[in-house]
Amino acid sequence: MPPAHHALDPGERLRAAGLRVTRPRTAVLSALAERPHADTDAIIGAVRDAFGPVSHQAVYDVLRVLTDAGLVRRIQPTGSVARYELRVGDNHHHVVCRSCGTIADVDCAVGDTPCLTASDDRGFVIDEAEVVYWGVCSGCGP
Amino acid sequence: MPPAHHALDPGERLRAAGLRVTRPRTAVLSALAERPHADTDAIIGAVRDAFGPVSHQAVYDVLRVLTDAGLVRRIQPTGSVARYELRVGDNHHHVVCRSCGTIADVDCAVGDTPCLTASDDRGFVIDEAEVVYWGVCSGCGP
DNA sequence: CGGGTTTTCTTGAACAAGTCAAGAAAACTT
DNA sequence: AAGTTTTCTTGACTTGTTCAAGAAAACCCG
Repeated sequence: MPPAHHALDPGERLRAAGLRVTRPRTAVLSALAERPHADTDAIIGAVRDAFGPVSHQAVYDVLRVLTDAGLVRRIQPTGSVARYELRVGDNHHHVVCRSCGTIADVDCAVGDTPCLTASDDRGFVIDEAEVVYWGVCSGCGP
Repeated sequence: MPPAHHALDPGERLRAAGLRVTRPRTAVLSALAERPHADTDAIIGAVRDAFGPVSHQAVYDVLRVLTDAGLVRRIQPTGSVARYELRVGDNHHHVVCRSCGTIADVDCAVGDTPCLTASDDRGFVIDEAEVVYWGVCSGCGP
């Protein structure tokens, strides 16, 4: 039985997507595996810890390439800088804490994309419904 | 019969919210009445056209004060700069065109806040569900 | 209506996230 | 192994937004 897609190591994943395998790319994928919802700065730090000096520009480039290839997803709740995660294609959503900014995943109750139908599509052809739940996490609340 | 709340002129609205009435503030409210979803730059331009020279800082300050007072709502779809609108408290959502960035309002099909319940709240106390529909508008599509 | 207090606006500098550009280095191709 | 393509480094730059200090305007109260 072949490994599930999410169990592929970074190198295999890159090859499967038709991308070259480079250390910065594998390092970014590994960093994201350990830190879902990490922002660019945290990713740069993690990559440097694991791998040595890398320019911030290389990480920005890698993140764009991986995002365009569909290997990572970029999210950006209002008021936050860009964050990245490995969970792609499963149509899940996020809860964000208004107090500390922590982000957690929530599965989509519906399951397919787009998971919601607008009451009036205003003439748009809609392909995705992005949902962000805002609230206060258990660590910040009473 | 008293005028509906949304029919109040900018000065009355400011006073009703306990805020001082100043020309930059009324000018920002008027600009937003004509241009829903305007970004800061467009608002600065509109205010200057209607009223004369105003510093960008004054507009940023006004927008923050009005947002904190609940007179305007700030939205920021991923990839866009901050945008503002006068429709507040009616729990509506937005459709955004991936091609030209145009934003349109869509009423919430459910009506109350939060309009969606997360499948698993992850221990958060959720007070709002923000929905952004992504697609292509009729002007950009086929 | 006028002095005093508070709040707002102007000016100008600063900041952070992200992007651009050109050359050096590494990866793939044949 | 040479050549071609893609990626990485370096460093400057842009954009949206915020900070700080003083000048000006709005409000309060007698």
